[in-house]
Amino acid sequence: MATTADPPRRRGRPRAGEREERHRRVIDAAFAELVEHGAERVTMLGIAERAGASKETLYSWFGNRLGLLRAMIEENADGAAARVRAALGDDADPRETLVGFAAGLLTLLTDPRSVALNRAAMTSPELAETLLASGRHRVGPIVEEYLVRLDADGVLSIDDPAAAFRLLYGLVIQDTQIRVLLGEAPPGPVELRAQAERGVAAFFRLSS
Amino acid sequence: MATTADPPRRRGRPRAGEREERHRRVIDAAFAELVEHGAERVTMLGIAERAGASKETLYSWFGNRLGLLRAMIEENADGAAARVRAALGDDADPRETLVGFAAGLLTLLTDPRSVALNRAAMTSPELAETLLASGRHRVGPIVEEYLVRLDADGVLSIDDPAAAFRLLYGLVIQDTQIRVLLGEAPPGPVELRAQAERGVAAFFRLSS
DNA sequence: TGAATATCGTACGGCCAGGTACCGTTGTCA
DNA sequence: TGACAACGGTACCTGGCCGTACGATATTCA
Repeated sequence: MATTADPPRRRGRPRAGEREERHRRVIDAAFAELVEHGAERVTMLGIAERAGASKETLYSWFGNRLGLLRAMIEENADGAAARVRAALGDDADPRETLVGFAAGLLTLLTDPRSVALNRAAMTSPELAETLLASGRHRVGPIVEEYLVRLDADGVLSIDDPAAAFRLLYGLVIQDTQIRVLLGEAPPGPVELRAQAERGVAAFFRLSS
Repeated sequence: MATTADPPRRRGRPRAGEREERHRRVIDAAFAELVEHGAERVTMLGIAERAGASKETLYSWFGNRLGLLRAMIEENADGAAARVRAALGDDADPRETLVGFAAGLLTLLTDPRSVALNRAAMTSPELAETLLASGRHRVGPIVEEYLVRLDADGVLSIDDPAAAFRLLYGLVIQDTQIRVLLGEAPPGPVELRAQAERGVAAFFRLSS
């Protein structure tokens, strides 16, 4: 049931740099438990056993359950922000760039980890705040900045960058995120790509 | 703390027709608890006390916790479907009709009761299934049928009614539902109306 | 008026998870 | 090699809620 073959459970003082790896093992185990059982049924003991760690270690590292979940959110958000930045970084054809971003966004929002975290956040104001702060409120500005650049370059006509981002989101995501959050199967890669292309095409038609 | 002034807690055999009223009292109390405390912290005892009923009555009526939550979902869905049907029923100007529907949808999806129910459904596959079946899967066809009528009348050009509904949803709702689910304040009536009008306008531009 | 009925109130069992404490063990570093 | 640091394992306490049982009570109906 463990994610990888059981490594020997180590004890004693860790080697330098080993701590980060053990940290990651715990986070990974926590994600696995979260995706499998849902936030409500995730238990500290379950995570500890899956990670080959002890409960007390988890508490010493993360303080409490909320701290662990927060760490998971930030871990996830870091990756997401990096990917968004990368997708919008290259100076290829704007349309293609946006489609790539849109497909990435769809992938992200239907990814089991993100889905599980979003579900968890819905049941806890503290988690929701963390999720908004470290996720949405960080990714939004990156995209808006890119849209402003497209406006400056005359590619698109953007009045309100924030509104434009929300429009793009609506056109690309539609009700997909909600449906997946409610348990429907996420779109496959082909449908996902098509949805991204349709959304971006409509966005261009509306923003010219 | 009770929603209304405490009525005398009645006992004994109920008068004919009184049962429905008591039923509604319990459902209302359950909604109040759900909105206040969130699904995770809703307790059967809390609901019972708020409704001026006993726990055993709740269990005898709804079987268990899940049954009560399911009853709440269906109660909410009934009202929603009726409102959607009404909004799309009159044969006024299609654009105005759609704006009315869009505003109603926004209102519905940001209504505290719906929000709380959606949050609850995210933590329980059984509830999610009930929510999709009695809500989304019932409202969708009504709207699609209306869109088909607009296509037949030559008002719009609709190829795929289901896709058209999802597009309309995306244009009107954008990320509003997710944001509210995550705890942000819902848009006020003015912003809500504007959002509905913008969404429908874009929908017309894209579907002509 | 008497019987049946629906409900209240309360108490109880069972379960399970969060968080804490303690000790033994293992590895590292000087 | 010895002290020290970090961790695993276990046991424990606490609290809360679900679901059930049972007697008491009030109300309707015949």
